[in-house]
Amino acid sequence: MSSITSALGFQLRMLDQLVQRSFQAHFQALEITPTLYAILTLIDANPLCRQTDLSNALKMHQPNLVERVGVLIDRGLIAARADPNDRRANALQLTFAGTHFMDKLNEAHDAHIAEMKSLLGADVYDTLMANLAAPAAG
Amino acid sequence: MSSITSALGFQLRMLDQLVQRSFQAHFQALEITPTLYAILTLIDANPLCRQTDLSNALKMHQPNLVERVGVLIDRGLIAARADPNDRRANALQLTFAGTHFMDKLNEAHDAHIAEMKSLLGADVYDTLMANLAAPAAG
DNA sequence: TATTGTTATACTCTATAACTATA
DNA sequence: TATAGTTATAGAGTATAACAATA
Repeated sequence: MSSITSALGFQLRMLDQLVQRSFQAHFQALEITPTLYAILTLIDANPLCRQTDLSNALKMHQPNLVERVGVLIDRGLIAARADPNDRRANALQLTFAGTHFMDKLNEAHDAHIAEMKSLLGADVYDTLMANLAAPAAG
Repeated sequence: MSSITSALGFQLRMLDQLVQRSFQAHFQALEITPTLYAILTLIDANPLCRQTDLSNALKMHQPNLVERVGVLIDRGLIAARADPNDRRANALQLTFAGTHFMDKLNEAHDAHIAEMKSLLGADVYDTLMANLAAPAAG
């Protein structure tokens, strides 16, 4: 049976599954998915950001983001308070527990990236990162 | 707001969305999704193949494939008959209508690939295909 | 009038267990 | 006993409409 080697979309999803399996292996003990990690990382780098900022950066729809942010609030990793300049907005920041949790997340992320470089080869990994960055930005 | 440029998985999904939007633009008039196109292409290249062969090649779970194959049978594009050598198996082949339909699909696919090369640049497209092939195969 | 966040909802993809009929 | 196909179902991820509070 011949394969679908000519299909870019198919290849992308195959590699994405490889990445996701590695991510899950390194983060499942922390009960963190790629989306939750991305949200926490962005809040860490952008304290008091709004949910609209997050949905733009992650290209997620607001209703889906609301649910994920709710999970992180329920787990005590982030807190929301009304932005004094715009009372419609939730200003988000890490809690103390969330800040400490980031250390474990960053360790897990380093191990995940190391595994990806090992699986793909560092040269392939770097080439992919360089060539994916431009189209993903546009 | 900083972005998640360092996350391979995020970049892969952004590009995958770009590919899927282009695919949909070229195939929506034919009411064909990437998975349906892949199934038809594989049956065309491998007449009388079994559903197990397809599920392996597409890395799809059998129950999900059954539903997609059913759609193509209902639309009269493929036909299933019991394999005389193994009556458990469905031998799949294109119908006459399906064979003619492949011409339209291949035209749409050519246009889709041309658009992707235009969007990404032919050099980036070729580099991605070359570097995605190895990990996706493993 | 437009925007932030929210609720409810629906559609697709992916995943697993259990069944049937054949081998 | 193992395999091919099927049924039912559950879980993610993604999508849109409509609403309340605020700008």
